[in-house]
Amino acid sequence: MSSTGSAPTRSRALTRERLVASATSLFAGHGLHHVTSHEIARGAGVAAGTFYLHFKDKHELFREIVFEALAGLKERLQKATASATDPREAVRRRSAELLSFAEERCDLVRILFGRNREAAALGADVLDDLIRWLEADLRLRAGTLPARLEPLVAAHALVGMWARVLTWWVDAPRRAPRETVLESLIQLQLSGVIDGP
Amino acid sequence: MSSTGSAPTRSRALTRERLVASATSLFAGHGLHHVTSHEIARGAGVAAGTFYLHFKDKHELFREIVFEALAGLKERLQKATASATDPREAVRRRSAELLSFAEERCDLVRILFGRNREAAALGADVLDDLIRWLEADLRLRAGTLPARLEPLVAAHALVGMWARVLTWWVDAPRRAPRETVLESLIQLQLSGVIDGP
Amino acid sequence: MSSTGSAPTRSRALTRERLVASATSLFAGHGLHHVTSHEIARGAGVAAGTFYLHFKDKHELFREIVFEALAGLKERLQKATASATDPREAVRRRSAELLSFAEERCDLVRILFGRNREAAALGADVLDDLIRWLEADLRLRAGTLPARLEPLVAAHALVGMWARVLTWWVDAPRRAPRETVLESLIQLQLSGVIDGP
Amino acid sequence: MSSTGSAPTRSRALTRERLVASATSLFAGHGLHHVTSHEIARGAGVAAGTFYLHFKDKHELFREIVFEALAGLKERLQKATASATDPREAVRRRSAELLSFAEERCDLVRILFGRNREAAALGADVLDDLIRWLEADLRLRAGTLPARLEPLVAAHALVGMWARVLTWWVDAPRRAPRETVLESLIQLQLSGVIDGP
DNA sequence: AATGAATGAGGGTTCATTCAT
DNA sequence: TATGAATGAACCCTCATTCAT
Repeated sequence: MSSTGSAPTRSRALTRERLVASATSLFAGHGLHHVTSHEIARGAGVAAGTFYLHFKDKHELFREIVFEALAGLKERLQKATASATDPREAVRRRSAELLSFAEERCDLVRILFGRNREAAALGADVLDDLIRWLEADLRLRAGTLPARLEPLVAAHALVGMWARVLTWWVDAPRRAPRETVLESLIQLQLSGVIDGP
Repeated sequence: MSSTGSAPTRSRALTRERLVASATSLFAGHGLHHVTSHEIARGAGVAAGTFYLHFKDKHELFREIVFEALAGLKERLQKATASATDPREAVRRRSAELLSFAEERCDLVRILFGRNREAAALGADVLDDLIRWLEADLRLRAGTLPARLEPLVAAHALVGMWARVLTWWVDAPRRAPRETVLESLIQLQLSGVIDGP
Repeated sequence: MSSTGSAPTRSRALTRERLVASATSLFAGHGLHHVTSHEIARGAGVAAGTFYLHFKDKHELFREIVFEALAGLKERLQKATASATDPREAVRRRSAELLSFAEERCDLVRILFGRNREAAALGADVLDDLIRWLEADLRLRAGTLPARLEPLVAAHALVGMWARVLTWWVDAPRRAPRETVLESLIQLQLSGVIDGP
Repeated sequence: MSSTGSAPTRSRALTRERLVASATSLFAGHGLHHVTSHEIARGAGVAAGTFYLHFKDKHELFREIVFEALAGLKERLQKATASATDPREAVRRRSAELLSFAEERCDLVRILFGRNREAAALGADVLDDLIRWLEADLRLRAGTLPARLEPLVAAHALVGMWARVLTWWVDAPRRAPRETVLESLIQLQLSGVIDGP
């Protein structure tokens, strides 16, 4: 991104990226409203006023980070499940992809789902986007869903489940090995909490 | 409660209750940090300074509301599932109880699980309590759990699922009839998202 | 004082004395403006409102303590020096009396002269009273004063000297034995800081 | 001072100086705790928040003023007495320097020694510094001190004397001509309050 | 484009004082 | 007379945002 365009354009883009990176790290650590625009600027190595040359305000930047993170996650999930014809296989791949995302971007997990989930304070809940995508996916495979399972409710439930488990896991990955978390997530989705028919 | 003790004691307790009620409603609507101690006092019909005769600060009151709500919810769930011997029956009753709680106390649902879930900002995550209770319950029925389902992960997943579904539902109960939500929740817990063995 | 009058009068006087005692101790320890009327009341074992049944406000009580302390000190000094015909003897007795006062009432020393000498904030400086008394005393012995020593200046200087030395001494009496302090005070007054004529 | 560096640096230093000047004047007139940070800012012609860009809080600024004033006074006294070999001459020069200081900086006299001498509320007594310097000076001339005069006590006594006399004098310089005050101060230090051997 | 000093509204909190009981 | 809950003005301090350089 910062490698195209004229020199001033490149420099501007670079500053912007630094601000985004600084903000992402700070938001993940302390939550939207415990982070000041001065701190973000300092973290990016620029002056306080520079922040406002790139973003209207703190919330706009937060929004941008959240929506970009969501779009990235959605794309990863899409790619991971695209080629799965068997619904069970889709569940497995989706779960694995979620854990990979968590391993690679624990900062984004914290921002999207975490503790101080102020992400939700951006008007309509930001997760709605992810949920609607999942709902659509579930409806596509409607024939494979249990009879009394409403896809919209299921989508909310699954995203809630993911959010909670990922947040908990990135908070202290040592608490459980990836394999355990993955198997449990899959198990829950494939057969619920009760063993046997 | 406020009907015992001397006149000033009664009056004091009454004011406290008014403050708690005012705060509960405001927190549910706008979240911890968008509510000021002045607003809480005004909502309770008392002067700003009165707030501090009853609570050290806004956070202490928030904590109190959250922990009391959690304790109440836990007790309801406990009672609802205590006499269920069949694990499937326990799941059904628990789910029904959750929806009843949501119908009766949508304000508490919003505070505990909702949008601006700043409840989490109170040091350790407040839901841990609920999760540990659920984990213990699941371990009691360990024999009935699927083999590869770790109870701790399951507890987090279920609470996450509840949180998300209840928040969504209380936000606009018309979106889905209680029956639909209940059946979907039960279905998910009993057999996951895939139909058939 | 509290032993005369009818029962309710006695009780009222007792409460008043308790408030004075509590305030004296607190003022000595923390200074006028770091002590609240609630603290004084609590220290006296009465309710907050009771304070205002006995004193118009915190400052009035402070004033009362200060002026009573000053009057007491003046009286002690007067008595101690009354019978001294030799001016040197008067200096010696006065100094000794000051140290006795400090030993007995370090709380009053702190209030009158000490650290947070807010005593001074009561309109005209409260020490003026003491100073004028000393000035008068010096003028009486005018014949014995050095020629170029203006009694008014001398009175200020001596009271300043006492204030500082007593404050320092009561703050940590172990720093110097009474004898040393006394001799030094006397020496200074009798012959200044230079040895010999 | 404010004439070097870049434009913003100059401006910053200027604002700081204005705040210090405003605060010095206000503290001298009303005492630390009757002056608000808003008043200081207003007096400096800046907005309330600006105060906190330059000082952590009111007390830090007060400290700074007090310690700078003390350092300045100490240096003046040092310089004034450095070349005096005769101890009597040292006393004379020191006293004259004190009165000059009072004439030039009555605001600082009021802050350091005056009415609302809250300077003392800054942890250890601020005058300790001055006293220790004087004590050291007295010990250097130990041979010239009266036998029974402990230097530490003398240092406290002299500083107390200065404090009181200067405060009184700057409060209304008309009460006594400089010459009278100076002669009295010198007389007291050279031969005490009693005439003759 | 970048700087960083300045702004000022707004929230948190204290506490002297009042007043119904 | 005593109580203690309540009042509300006043202060401290932060921080999102602006703007002259």
